Amino acid sequence: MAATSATLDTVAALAGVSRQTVSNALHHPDRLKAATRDRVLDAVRRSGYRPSLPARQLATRRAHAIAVRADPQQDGISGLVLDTFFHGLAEAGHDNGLRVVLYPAQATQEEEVALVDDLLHSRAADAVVLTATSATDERPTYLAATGQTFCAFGRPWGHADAPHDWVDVDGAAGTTLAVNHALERGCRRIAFLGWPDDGATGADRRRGWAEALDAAGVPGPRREDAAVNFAEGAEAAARRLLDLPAGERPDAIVCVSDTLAFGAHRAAATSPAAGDPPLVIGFDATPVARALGLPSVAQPIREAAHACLDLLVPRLAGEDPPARGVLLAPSLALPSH
Amino acid sequence: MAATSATLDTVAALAGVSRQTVSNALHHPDRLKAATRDRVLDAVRRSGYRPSLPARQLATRRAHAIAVRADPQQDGISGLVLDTFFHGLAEAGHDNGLRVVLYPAQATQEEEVALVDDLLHSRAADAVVLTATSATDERPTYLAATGQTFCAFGRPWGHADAPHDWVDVDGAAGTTLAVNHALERGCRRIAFLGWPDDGATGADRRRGWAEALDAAGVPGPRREDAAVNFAEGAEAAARRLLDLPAGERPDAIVCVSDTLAFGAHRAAATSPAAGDPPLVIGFDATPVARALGLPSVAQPIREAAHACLDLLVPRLAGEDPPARGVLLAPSLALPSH
DNA sequence: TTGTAGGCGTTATCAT
DNA sequence: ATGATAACGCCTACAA
Repeated sequence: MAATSATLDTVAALAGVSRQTVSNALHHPDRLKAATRDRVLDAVRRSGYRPSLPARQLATRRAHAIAVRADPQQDGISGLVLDTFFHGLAEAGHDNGLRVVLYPAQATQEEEVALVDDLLHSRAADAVVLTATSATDERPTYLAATGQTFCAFGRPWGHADAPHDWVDVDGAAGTTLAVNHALERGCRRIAFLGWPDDGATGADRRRGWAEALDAAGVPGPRREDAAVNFAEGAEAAARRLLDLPAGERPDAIVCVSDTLAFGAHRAAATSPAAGDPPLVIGFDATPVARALGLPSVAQPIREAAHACLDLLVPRLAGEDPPARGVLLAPSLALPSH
Repeated sequence: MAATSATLDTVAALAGVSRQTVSNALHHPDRLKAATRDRVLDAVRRSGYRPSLPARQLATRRAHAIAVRADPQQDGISGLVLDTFFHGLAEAGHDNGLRVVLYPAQATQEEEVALVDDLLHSRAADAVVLTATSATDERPTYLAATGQTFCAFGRPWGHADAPHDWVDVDGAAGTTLAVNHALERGCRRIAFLGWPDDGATGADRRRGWAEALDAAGVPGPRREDAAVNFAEGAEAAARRLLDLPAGERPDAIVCVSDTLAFGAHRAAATSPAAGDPPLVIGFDATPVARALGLPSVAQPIREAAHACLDLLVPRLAGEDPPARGVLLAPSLALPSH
């Protein structure tokens, strides 16, 4: 009801106690006589008192917030569904008394590192969550070197020397799921459609495909091709696979992304079918895969966000988290009909 | 270089001035003699000084932050692409010295309103950006009633009595674009596939379709059907339209969402074609429409985010923004090939 | 069990 | 052109 917001002093005056008693009533109720506590809490209610976050931050020297980058990416057909990750962070953060602040992606890594540095040093945030880390990423190196608190969504691929907290999804396990699904459906010639560059993520997913075939003891030549994340290129690459002689023509194509799966799906639909059309399996379970009715490997994004906080919360409390890194298992999203 | 972060006092000692002079050097450079100012600024550099955000917040009684809701929505096939909106807010916010804090969506509107209330009163944020407002939305009413600063992405459909700042995209203009595109492509029987409930957004988009046909003076009966945002239902509804007698069969279907467009696309592909397949046009320019090669109305999400800040920034400065509401024009995203 | 004192780092006001 | 002083609202000692 107060036009100007109530402070500890307001409440103290209202309850006829000192402001420290009010503070105790809120944070250490057991230290007060029940009668006083109730009287104080009642005054809190009536005054509409809300603790001032800035004041608390100043006194505790903690922002009680974590920062995460807002990516300008438009290409929702592939890659992280950041919406979900953001919500997971906000949710898990809220449960732990941490707010989530967004910072805009910068043009260069140097600028981004400078911005993060600023957020941390100005105590706008206590820690950072990095997304989409890669081997050529300088951000983890820098943050680790300067002793900042952070957690990466993505393994420290090329940085065994600078270990840090991380959360990732087991890509190889995902493609293994895909291969096993294809095998159960009776497929025998299971091809792989990957990315041309041998980045760590792509290599990991490819490995899951190869190992699953090894484990199943599937004979015959293994076919694979590659394309960048662009539907037309993927369609052409898939067509190369499908144009193989009848005995070698794949009856399933495991794809490294839904974008490639989309291209493969188009190729499969227009290829002169020798028998059943091949089974196309995507990666990321985006709306595109769902719309096309393709199976696709689903990453547990929400769980990843929660896992990040499971690492950061102890870290911020000065303790060591239970593990340095968390590897989450994906699942296979099957079409609904 | 300092292990413990530098404060105004640190810098002041280093430069041999008082801390107030340091503050002035940073915020009111004109009040200082050039020599002193340079000396101070140099000390700032050397000490690696970063202003403490909490301290500034406490002193200025402003959070220098805005809050926005993180939605758990999984259904990326339709609706806002929140990633883009978030990035736009973070970007525009950064340019205006405002951080963006995310709050998790709550189960009920009451809980959400309580949470927002908390953020604002605890000075974790100075204002809120509401997304996905509707006529049955109590959030604007409450926030306006309690005099909070906020901006809604979505018109105050049913709340002419409680005006507030808003930004929206002109849905009718979008479907008009779609109809005109169909006309240019030679279509004459342009149907509409909408939502069954007559919510304001859906009605607005339907109006654009009807008015464009009026303006063009297109003769003949107008066909329309409706379905909820679910591909199968949309497919059935589209099939009802396509099963009309040859002379009445639509040669174009303007859809209220990409989800419905997806269903219509499937229906068009499997319907016994009497001549060319109908032109299907979607709404929202999601990756699904792009993947299917459908034209789709694109909302200027990034611009909308910037527009929100154009309203909020003056409002937070105590001034009136140039306008109460901003209505942005969509564009038509054509398939790339 | 309760109250007092001091500090967190900044900005605003008013002297000098 | 500078500097001293007093908030801002909370928290953590330590006293009473």
